[in-house]
Amino acid sequence: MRIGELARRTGVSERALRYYEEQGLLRPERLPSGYRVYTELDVAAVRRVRLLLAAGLSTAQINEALPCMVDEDELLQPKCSGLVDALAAHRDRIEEAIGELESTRANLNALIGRARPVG
Amino acid sequence: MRIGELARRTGVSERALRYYEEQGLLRPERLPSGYRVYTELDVAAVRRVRLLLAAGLSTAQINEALPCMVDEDELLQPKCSGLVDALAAHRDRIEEAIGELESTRANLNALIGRARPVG
DNA sequence: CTTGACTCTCACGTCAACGTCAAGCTTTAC
DNA sequence: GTAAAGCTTGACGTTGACGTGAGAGTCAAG
Repeated sequence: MRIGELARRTGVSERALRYYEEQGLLRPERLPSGYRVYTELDVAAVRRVRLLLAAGLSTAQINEALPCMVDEDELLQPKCSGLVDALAAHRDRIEEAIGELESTRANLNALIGRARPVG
Repeated sequence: MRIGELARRTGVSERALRYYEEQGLLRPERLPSGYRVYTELDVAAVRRVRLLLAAGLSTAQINEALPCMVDEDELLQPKCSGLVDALAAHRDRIEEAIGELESTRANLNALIGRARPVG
């Protein structure tokens, strides 16, 4: 398929898809005309990219992460574990922030008296 | 204390502290000279700001979050719960990313055969 | 009262992840 | 074969969270 269809199927703009290629996250074939040609695999690849972007990774980090997420064997273990660790650290920071907010909310609930259950 | 000391004590640059004020996250007093004067409370406030920034919130979101984290009563409940929800959603996205990476890692471990335990 | 450390307010620079034209090929439809 | 739709490569604009001086006032010490 070409860039327009991939954009529609992934919900990602053409500009973003070209940007991902520029960053080495996608490597589409080219027609003699210069048109980019993508495969079904690229649909999944774009989904992964968006997932990792949403999780807070940079394109550079994703560049290291993507090889880890392809179901092929090439022994790219070591990099992978580092990435999982980094993500886990990120998650921990978020957990901490949530914890502080929740405890403060609990304090407020207590102070206010007729504490609303949760929502 | 003045800005230099607060910067040293929090590990945050003076530029950042002025920026936080510009965004309404800090409201230091001023000396007749114009010098900013901070209190001990501001040390904790800066810590909270950094925590939330690290968790992925924008200064605008933090502006809504900070009132929730002050241990005073003023019934600012409703905003709070929305924020906790937003943070939780963010965390969930990260959990998802971690999950995918971990399962792929497991797959690779299986493929490679002599699977290294965890690290 | 002068030096040096500290602080002030502009104001432009940066980096990432795109948005948004512009100008010009290519492919598809009729 | 021509118009519309789709694609190409630039290249400049944008937003957020600051970095980095510039030029000038202020405060503590000798």
